[in-house]
Amino acid sequence: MRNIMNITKALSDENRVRALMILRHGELCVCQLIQLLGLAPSTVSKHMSILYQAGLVNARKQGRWNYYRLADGDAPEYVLQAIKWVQDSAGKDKRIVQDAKQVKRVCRMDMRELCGCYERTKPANSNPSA
Amino acid sequence: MRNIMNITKALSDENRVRALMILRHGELCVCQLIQLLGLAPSTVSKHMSILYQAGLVNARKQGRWNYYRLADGDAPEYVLQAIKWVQDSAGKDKRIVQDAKQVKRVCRMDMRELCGCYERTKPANSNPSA
DNA sequence: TCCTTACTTCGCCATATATCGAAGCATTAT
DNA sequence: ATAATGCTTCGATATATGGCGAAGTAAGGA
Repeated sequence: MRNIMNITKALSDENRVRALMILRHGELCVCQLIQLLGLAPSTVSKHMSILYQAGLVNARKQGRWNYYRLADGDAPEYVLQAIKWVQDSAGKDKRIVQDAKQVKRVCRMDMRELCGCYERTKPANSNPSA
Repeated sequence: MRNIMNITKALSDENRVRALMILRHGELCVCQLIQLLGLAPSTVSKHMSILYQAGLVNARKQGRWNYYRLADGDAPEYVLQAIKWVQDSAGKDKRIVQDAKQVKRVCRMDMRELCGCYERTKPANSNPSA
């Protein structure tokens, strides 16, 4: 029951459903998902963590980047069926289709340009003028 | 999207999943669901309303009783698939199986016995001793 | 070594949700 | 007609959730 509820709770937020459908198009790193969802990094991170806990996505760390992708074929049947249901039910939704277009655009973008979402308020004065 | 989110939100509560699975065994009135779920009448009413809004159950009013049942075969495909997924995924869960046994017991109960859940704090003194 | 980068975790806030009891609304029983 | 019954709606409350920014962490680059 826990497993099933993890899935239904994960799918009960629209942005998480969007994220899941975005990942149909292939593996993406978090900064790409941030761009696509239009949410704060911390928010996206939380969402992906919830999808991961539910088993709906797999994660892979490579260097500085965390990549997420849809659960593979070796995931439990109820996970695969859940993904299939979302795909069949929401796949043609306006928002989802719109996201799909954006995925292609984002995948063409340079990583340096993409990850501007992490511009940090610098320590301001770690030695103002020596 | 709205339709899909209504379903995932409806299924994101464990008691609503229980209610849905309980209704596999046939049409039940609200007072029977109250017994089975062990929740306050108002709470059960709210849950059933949410399942109804999502299209997962149908409702029928007969006399004083409101009967709920699983959505029929003429419901949209995404609704039927959602129910099928819950059935396949949670059907063998301990809690769900336990509920299933209780359904049989409750169906054998007399309605008068059953609906004791509505014992009302009487107006107390609507003409104390005349 | 120290900074930058990509991401996560933490702390906070606003909103949403689950729950209950009281009150309201039909319908049936007396 | 009046009361009781089955259920829903309302109002209140406690908890859960989604969101953000700040701070923390781990890896790479200067």
